[in-house]
Amino acid sequence: MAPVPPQPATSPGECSGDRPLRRDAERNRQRILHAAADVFTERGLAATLDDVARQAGVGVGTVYRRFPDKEALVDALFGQRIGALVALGEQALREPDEWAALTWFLEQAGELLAADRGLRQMVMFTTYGRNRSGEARACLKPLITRLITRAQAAGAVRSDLCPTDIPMIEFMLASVAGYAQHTRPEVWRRYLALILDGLRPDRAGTTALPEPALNPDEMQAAMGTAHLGRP
Amino acid sequence: MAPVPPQPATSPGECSGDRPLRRDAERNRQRILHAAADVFTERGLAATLDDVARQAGVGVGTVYRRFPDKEALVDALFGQRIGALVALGEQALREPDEWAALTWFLEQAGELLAADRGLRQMVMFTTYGRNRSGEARACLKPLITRLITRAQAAGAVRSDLCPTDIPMIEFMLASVAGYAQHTRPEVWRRYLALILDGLRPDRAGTTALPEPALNPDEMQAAMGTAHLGRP
Amino acid sequence: MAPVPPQPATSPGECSGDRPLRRDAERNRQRILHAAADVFTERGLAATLDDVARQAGVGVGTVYRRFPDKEALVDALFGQRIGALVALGEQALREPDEWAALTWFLEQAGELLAADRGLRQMVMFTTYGRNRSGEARACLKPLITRLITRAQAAGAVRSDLCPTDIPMIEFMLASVAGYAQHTRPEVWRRYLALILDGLRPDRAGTTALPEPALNPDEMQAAMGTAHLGRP
Amino acid sequence: MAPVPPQPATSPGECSGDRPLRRDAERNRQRILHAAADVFTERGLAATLDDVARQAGVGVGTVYRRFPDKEALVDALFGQRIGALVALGEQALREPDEWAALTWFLEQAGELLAADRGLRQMVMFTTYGRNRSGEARACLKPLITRLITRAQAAGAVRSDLCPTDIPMIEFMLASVAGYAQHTRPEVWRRYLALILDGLRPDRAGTTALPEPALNPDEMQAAMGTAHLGRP
DNA sequence: GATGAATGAGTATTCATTCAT
DNA sequence: GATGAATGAATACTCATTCAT
Repeated sequence: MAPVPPQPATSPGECSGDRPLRRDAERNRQRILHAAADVFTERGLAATLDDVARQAGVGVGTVYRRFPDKEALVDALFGQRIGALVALGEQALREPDEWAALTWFLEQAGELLAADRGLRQMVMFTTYGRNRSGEARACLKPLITRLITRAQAAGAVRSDLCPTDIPMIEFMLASVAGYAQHTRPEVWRRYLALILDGLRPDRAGTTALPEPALNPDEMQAAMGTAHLGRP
Repeated sequence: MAPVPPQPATSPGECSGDRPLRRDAERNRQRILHAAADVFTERGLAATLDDVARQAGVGVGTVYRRFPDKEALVDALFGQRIGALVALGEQALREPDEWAALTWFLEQAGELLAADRGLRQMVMFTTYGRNRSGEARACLKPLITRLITRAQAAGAVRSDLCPTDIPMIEFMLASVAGYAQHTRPEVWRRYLALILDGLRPDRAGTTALPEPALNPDEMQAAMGTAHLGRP
Repeated sequence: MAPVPPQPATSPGECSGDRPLRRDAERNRQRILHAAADVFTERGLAATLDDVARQAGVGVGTVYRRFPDKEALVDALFGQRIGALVALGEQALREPDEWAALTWFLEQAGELLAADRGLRQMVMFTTYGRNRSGEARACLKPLITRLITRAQAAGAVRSDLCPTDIPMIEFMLASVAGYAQHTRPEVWRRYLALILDGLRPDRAGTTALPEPALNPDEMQAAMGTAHLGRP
Repeated sequence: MAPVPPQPATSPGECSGDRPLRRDAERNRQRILHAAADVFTERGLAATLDDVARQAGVGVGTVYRRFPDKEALVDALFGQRIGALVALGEQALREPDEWAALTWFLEQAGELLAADRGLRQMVMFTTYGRNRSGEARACLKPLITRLITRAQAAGAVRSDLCPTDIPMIEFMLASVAGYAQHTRPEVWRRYLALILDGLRPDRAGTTALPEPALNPDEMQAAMGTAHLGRP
């Protein structure tokens, strides 16, 4: 399967339609987004908006003109990354082997998370990230559902696996990746493998999952309430 | 197996022996620790030491007299909780069924984490928590090792599972628990079950783990470098 | 000899050239510097930056935007005053009588110190004042050297007097001026006169100085280590 | 001339008579005074009373029982040192050469100051030191007066030198000693020599001193108002 | 529109002094 | 009397956000 650029052409809304910004305004928007990606990747979400502005080569004021506040910027960034996941999902669905498709997707998403500290924090805490670009997520959900259903139909995956389990698994990998980022940045693959073994289709020794997965509404709610510390 | 109180006999120094504080000082120390547990559980580690002091009904100065800085307080709290885990581990080892012992331990530890947001943060980031009560941890490690070796000897667990995998699994559960704390606080059990299925002994469909587990030194190092965002 | 304004043309960088600040920023910078001069003159270096800000009629943040920390502000102030000394030194060199030139310079410098408690503290302690505007100092040194060499060549001053003796003498006068600031603010002139008598050229009754003067490196080092009390 | 121990048996008041403390209380008082001397010498007056107490091997409470507040402790210490000066003065008066007596005294006093950072601060600032042990000073004054009068009668010293000039000269030396304490701790001797040359009896080239010396009342007042920074 | 200057509430920490044990 | 625990006002510095230029 061909490699995929980390952030493919993910303009504001790929599914929906936003009225476009003036040419230069859009250029600034992108500069800020790139700068934010760099800065947050390196220093985490605690990085200052002044840092982002400096990296982008614009004034803070400009950042605030483009994004109402820090959370909005984080949201936008998150949306971009979800966009990348969407691309990944689409690519995965072109893989004929259903199990391989699923694992490839999980692995690619893991790599995305492992490489980006800011993204890990976005994914793991909702301090920042008010609405979390529900839009982009809306594009992603059906892809994941298809990935799973297909694999279940093929008997490649346990039948009680649900779509929302996928982001949850990514959360878990993100936590591992963050923890070992400076000591063994690849160790998250070990735990992905462990979890994949747990995803294998029902057989002797497979236990029924004691709790239902989050339904989409709960998932949405969880994303809006999880937070790290700041009130 | 009998239930266990969340924080069993966890006097100032778990394994070691400290010279006792004056009666009233010790009382205040406990008040502060309890207050910190409350406050951190509710608002996370970002809570102020002034908050802790207010909650404890003492002045900030008193907190600083007892704990040289915020990290030290967090450490002490963490030590307490590790103490609870030690007790859990000991109790687990009294269970004759090797698999049940391991799962029971993982579940209990998960409950501890699920109930305490501050603890989750302590476990997941090492920004705060300098040495992380190495002492108490030292008590815990052999217990976990025994739990695993025993289960492997009985053929109840995959043979490539390593001791450091256990805390890593807990990290993952903690991340899930945190994420869903307000929507479905128990959903972490679903992922524990999934992972447990992945821990089952080698059989058809079990994949070799692609990365070795952290060795104890790496684990130690990871604990010292993981962080959330503050520079 | 004509009187001299206390702080002559002392724009942001004395000898060097900094890119200019925005109009309003520069205005505020000056306000802060003036406020700092007032506050430090009155209450000494122990005054709070909040005090300075209040006096300047700006927020603390503004002070911190202009000067990275308290030391930097003190440095800037110190640089300004050294700038005044430079002007004094240049003026002194225009005086044909070599002895008069030297004494006039010492006296003017003494007046500067006598009038400004904050400056006395800056001069006497290096707790605050990291680099002490080495730049402006660098401008001052050759002037002092010339003043002395000239006077020595004319036989107006003892031949073992060294350039670093001049700041030391000022330190001593500053200590006197501070001590008597509220009772007899002019009494430092008495001790200047005493010292000047000691500077007179070699004659019967002049003793060889038992210790060499600090060389420039030692002077530099002394400025970096002298301190008042804070660790 | 024989050397002199730095702090000779200088119990609370040598001239006056205080009602004695209980034996053990007096012992504690001395322990505290010694500890304070050590601590202040090393870290300056900014040292904590807790530090002093720890060094003395007593609780802070005990320090406060013996000395109403930090200033009082500093005062007492200052009194002790003045006591040492008194001893020095008495010894100096036994020297038949009037000029040698004076210089020896100034040099000894300089050594005392050079060796003790805390003392320098006490002498140079009156932040701490409310009454400055007027008592012990009262003992010192006549000695200094005698030293000077004698030397003037012998024509060894300029006739306009006054008793209060002596402490002022010491202040100046203290400032130098403090400044160079880590780079050239002995350089103050250079400036003492310079000043001594200025003290030599009237001759060609001696200027009349432009300001009268402080009179004793002014001296007293200066001691009570000079201060460093804390309001 | 863009800029970056200004703002000020918020945080961890210290230390002289008081007071319960 | 001695001890050391408790107190809390004070201080330097940060950063998200607003607004004048």
